[in-house]
Amino acid sequence: MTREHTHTIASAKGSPKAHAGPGRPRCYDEAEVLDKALQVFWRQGYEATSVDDLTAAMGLSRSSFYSAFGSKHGVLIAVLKSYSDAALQALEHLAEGPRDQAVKAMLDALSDPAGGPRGCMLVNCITELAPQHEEVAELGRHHLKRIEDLFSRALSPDNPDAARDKARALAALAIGTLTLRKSGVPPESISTALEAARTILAT
Amino acid sequence: MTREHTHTIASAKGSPKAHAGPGRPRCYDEAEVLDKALQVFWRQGYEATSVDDLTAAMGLSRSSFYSAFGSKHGVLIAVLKSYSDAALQALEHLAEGPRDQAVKAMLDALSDPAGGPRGCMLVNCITELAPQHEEVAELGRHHLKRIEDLFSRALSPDNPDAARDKARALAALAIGTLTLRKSGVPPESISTALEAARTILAT
DNA sequence: CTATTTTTGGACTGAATAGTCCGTATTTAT
DNA sequence: ATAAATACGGACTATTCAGTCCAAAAATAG
Repeated sequence: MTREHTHTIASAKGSPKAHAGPGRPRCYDEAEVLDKALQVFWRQGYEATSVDDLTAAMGLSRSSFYSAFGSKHGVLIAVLKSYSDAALQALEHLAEGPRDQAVKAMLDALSDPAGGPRGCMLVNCITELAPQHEEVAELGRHHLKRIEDLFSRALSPDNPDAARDKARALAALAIGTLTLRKSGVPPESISTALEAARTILAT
Repeated sequence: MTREHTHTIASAKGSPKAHAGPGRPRCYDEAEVLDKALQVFWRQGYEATSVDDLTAAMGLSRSSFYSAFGSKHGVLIAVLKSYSDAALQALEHLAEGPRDQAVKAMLDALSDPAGGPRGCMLVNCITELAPQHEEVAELGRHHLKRIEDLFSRALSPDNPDAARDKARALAALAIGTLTLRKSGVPPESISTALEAARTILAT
């Protein structure tokens, strides 16, 4: 038994910012390098991205990379968590407005995400990885449930359960538009269709 | 100039069954091995599948594989074309029934495809590859357009263009359910939501 | 300053990758 | 039978892959 996986332990115990004792502090910003990693995964997908791609984009050496995230899979999970948090927070903000506007704003945000033609990072990863990586599936499930809840409450604030089916359909609708977009359907065609469906569905 | 890419030329000229002159005939069925390749790609995704995985599943030696399909990308395209043809043909058949039933049957078939939790092979490939592989994007665009047309004509047989937006929304809806399914949402939750949306959308 | 702890660069490893090549077997045409 | 053409098995190559390791640098605590 030499030394095995010391880094995974280090990165596993929550916030790596907990730093009191002696030792050299890391010379990079965690959120910043995670965003760089996100961009690469988002553009190329998980399997098509090599650790070299990641370290180059993040500006980290291999040892820093493995020390902080443990594995390629580890950095993906970290990226997905931060991405999901940010996306849900933005959606929650949009959901606060008056009913119709809230639904419209949420649909627009979901169907035309910050990633542009790259779609939604989480949906991409669900499609590519969920059947084989339970952790990704779990993250995706939670993310989608939250979106569904937001739609439910926007549609029917006093009795969200009554709008469950419609909310789920709206979520599916928005997610489906991402595939249209990726295959090259022009964005304006998508928004008119989305708007038509919304006026019918969000009664 | 030694010998370069003789195989791609061979496979490029349409049906490789055109075989008149001398020479040993291939000892495998093309449709059969393509289906084996489909299963592997469908389960694992494109990048996660190695040529060894493919040849093992297809029962071909490396040289037969490259002689027939030219590259990993080549066999993917062949698989996608045959998959798209078969799926569209099945959908066309479903679209022939009376309006409401046709829409319902098509939605059900799209949202619960033969692949089960693996979703739709074409949608998977669009998500994973379309932004980087124009040929896959083109195939996906065509496939989705055909689906949209089928919905349009089912909704409004005499003036399909009038139902364009609704048709596109229905297609997006069905495709979106695949992501829900992949992340683990139970199928019955999906079908009730789909049914609710259909009764509202397919007036 | 000294001791201690941590980060960092970069070399290294063994396995896996996509694709090539060649000798041989197998079939058809003459 | 013989020649021409194709399919096949499997070894081979050069590259890339994810992950490991170590020595040196850097920063803090006392």
